[in-house]
Amino acid sequence: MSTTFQNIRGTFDILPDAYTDDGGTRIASSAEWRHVEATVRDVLCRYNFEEIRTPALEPTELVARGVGESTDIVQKEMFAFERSGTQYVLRPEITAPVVRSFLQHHLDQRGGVQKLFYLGPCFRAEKPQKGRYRQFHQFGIEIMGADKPRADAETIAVLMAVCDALGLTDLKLRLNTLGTPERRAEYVEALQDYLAPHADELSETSQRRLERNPLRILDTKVEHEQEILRDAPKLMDFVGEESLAHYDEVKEHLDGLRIEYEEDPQLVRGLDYYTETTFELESPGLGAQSALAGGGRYDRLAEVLGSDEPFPAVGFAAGMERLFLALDAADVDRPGTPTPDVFIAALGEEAERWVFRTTQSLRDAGLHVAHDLMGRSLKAQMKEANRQNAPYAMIIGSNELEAEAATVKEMESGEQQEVDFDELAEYLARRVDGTEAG
RNA sequence: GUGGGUGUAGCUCAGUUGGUUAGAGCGCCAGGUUGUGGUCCUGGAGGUCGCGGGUUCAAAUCCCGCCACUCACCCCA
Repeated sequence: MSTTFQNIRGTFDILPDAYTDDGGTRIASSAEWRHVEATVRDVLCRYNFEEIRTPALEPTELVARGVGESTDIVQKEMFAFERSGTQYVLRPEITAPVVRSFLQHHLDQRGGVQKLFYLGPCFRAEKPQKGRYRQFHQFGIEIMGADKPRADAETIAVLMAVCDALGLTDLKLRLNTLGTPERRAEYVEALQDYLAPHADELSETSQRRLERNPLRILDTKVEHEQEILRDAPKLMDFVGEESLAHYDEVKEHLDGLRIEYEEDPQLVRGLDYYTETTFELESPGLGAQSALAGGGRYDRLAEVLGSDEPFPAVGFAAGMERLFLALDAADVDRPGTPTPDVFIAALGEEAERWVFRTTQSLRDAGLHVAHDLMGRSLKAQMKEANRQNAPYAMIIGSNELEAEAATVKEMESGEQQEVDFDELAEYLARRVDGTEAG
């Protein structure tokens, strides 16, 4: 259409106003993003989590090891490149980076359990579609150093609390346990043995997974594969007693908090690092991308990343874009762009200079002030004040300069009055406070 | 990687069996008001009709190719 540049495919601009992209998806305004981010931070802080910020760029090896060589993410979705002999990757998720940072900075030495949260962009080179982008935004938590089932339950509880604070209801929580890696390995072997005779009945991808990542076959949506799986060995039968006890206690805590969930033995998360408890939060009716968040326990990740000692850990990651989809579907009210308290219109060069200085001092006094920078007509400036939804407009011309009193107009009623220059800040502050009470 | 859909103004879209100068609404700018917004009236700016080729006296419209965007499968947040 035009010859100017366009944003990279699979990314999107967040503008002052919400808009609809070419696929009909509503892209929320920057004010809505700020509101959601603020709500997320607020709830997480109330649950006593502390923020951690790590770079978008990480060593490729960290992601390969942390997320797992067999995963789709590492196999085909990394934005990775080499520069001067160093292998870089734009992080596809933030758990491995957080654990890296935790180990690098010996955060365990701060004492006790570390409850961390993050919020930021991630990158995956997938084919974009509704609710799925190449640059997307995740927030999440990691509880480092706690192996008690209460940590699992708190992870889920804080996730639900964030959704609740945002106004999301009708969510579905699915829960499962994967047991220990050792027992899981036994199970994988049994599953392979069971499936091997059926290999030629399986789809191409499932055949490939049979070798590399057999657990993922459990997710299949192919009907005859599901039939084959019906008589397959069950993961639950391989999960050890300790794991089952842990799982039971997690459920007990959730019951105690009145958090509803649905057990789903088929729930196998796509990332290699999960052990024991796993869960996924869904917003039904969102279509293809209904998963808002996923998480679970990953007690072995620290060691996979080179730690000499184990750090039991549990956390979740949630997708901001998915959250917005759910908010749209639920028609939840969100704030609009902040509007100026007052628009100051100037008539003539002398007034412009006075307005420019006064704007500054009113802003110093804490007011949100707008003014004209184009030298436009009074009519145009009033129109601008109206467009910006300023509750008050102030008019400064030669009359006002001479009288040393401003004409202040209340936009809604259209009423005007004169206010002495030295009382302006106080007058406006008082009026604005009154209107903002609601 | 595999399928489907869509490309006309800033936005939403119309454009007849191909027909000469490509339109509407909204938005934007200006005037009606030599110092006053929202409503109303008038005017204006803004388009390589995604790109390239072909058919034709004539293409936004028909044909071919390409590109972009998008939805879905897979998988994930």
